Amino acid sequence: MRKKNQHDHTADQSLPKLGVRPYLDLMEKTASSDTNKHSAYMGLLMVWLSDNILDVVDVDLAAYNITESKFDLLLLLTLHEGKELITPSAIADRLGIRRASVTALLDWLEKRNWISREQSSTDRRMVHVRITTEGRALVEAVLPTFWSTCSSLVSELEPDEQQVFEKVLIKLNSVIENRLGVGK
Amino acid sequence: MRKKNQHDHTADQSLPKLGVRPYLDLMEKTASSDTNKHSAYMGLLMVWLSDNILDVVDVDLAAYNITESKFDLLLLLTLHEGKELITPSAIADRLGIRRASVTALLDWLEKRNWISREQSSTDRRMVHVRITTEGRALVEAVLPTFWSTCSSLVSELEPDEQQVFEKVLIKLNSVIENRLGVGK
DNA sequence: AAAATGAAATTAGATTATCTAACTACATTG
DNA sequence: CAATGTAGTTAGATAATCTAATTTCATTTT
Repeated sequence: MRKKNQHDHTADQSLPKLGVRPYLDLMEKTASSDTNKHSAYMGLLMVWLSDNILDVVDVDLAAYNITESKFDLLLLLTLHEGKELITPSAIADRLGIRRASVTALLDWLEKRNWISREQSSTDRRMVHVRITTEGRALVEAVLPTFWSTCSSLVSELEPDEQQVFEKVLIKLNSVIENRLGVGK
Repeated sequence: MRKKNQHDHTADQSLPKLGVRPYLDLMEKTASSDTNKHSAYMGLLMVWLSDNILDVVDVDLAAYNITESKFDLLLLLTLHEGKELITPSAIADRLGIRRASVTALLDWLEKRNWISREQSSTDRRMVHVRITTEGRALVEAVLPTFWSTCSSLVSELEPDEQQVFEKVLIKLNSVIENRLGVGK
């Protein structure tokens, strides 16, 4: 998990903030000659930003005692609700994790009564997973904050920046999803 | 940890890819009225992208049997090398985790001979942490790939997109670092 | 200077999110 | 109907975190 809870009453001595410079110097010395340094720099910024963004989301969800993976799963159930039979295998597939990991997530969610499992009557190996009324209530409680957090992430951008940024996000997402072989 | 190793020989039945639409519909119904929906949509894309970006980095580093957190720590040691006395407390502070967590990371790295600990002679409560020759060799082996991966993240963008994107990244990073109270 | 306070690191024990391998129950197929 | 394969779970592991307690020093206060 990526949890960062901050601050003991610590540390007299502390390390100065480095900023980006030393990373660039290091890159100068260690990047292969066929790597575009300016792109690499932007990539580095993106990695840092990604880390921070997920932290913000975690902090946000923590207030509801749920983590991103689990919330993701509830959202998935919400969105497929009524349309298709949702099994642990299908969930594993979609989330890109193993069935055993899904079992663990479901155990946790079921203990809190946010999902239910029911054996399929047509194929008794399979389990039908559903979000419960309580689960739905949780999702509905979380979503307004979640959307507002999402929105706050980009709210500082100027309209013209937003415009380009949207195109960029869509492009990068599609490139990277192909690369990883995933997709929401 | 965010590890996603993909694919059992699984799942006959599978869930259709949803794409962005159902999320937007849900947002319509569940976002607070003072949330800018278009920004929220972009924020959502950013969260997805962040997830994927960290996965790419993980996959990359996995080849060297090291994870992002641990590599981060080695990088930190590399960049402060010789300049300041690096203690577990200072590391905890910088990484935004507890001292106890740092102890665990250091134990792991020390076992592999990538860092060393030495008691400070001036204040015997403190420990001086240093990257070893082997540690440095590892970092040097990883970095070329790492930079090239960073670069590959944005390489599909057009020059004009890159230009705006860079400004955006810098802005977002600074906004979010203020918000979280962190910084590299 | 002895006692109290506080800081640095570690230890112990917990939780979350993963994994692999093995197992059980069932279904399909040859 | 025996063999093979699939769905889900269990068991046991690792990683990254946490809190609380403990140890060892250093500093401050009386």
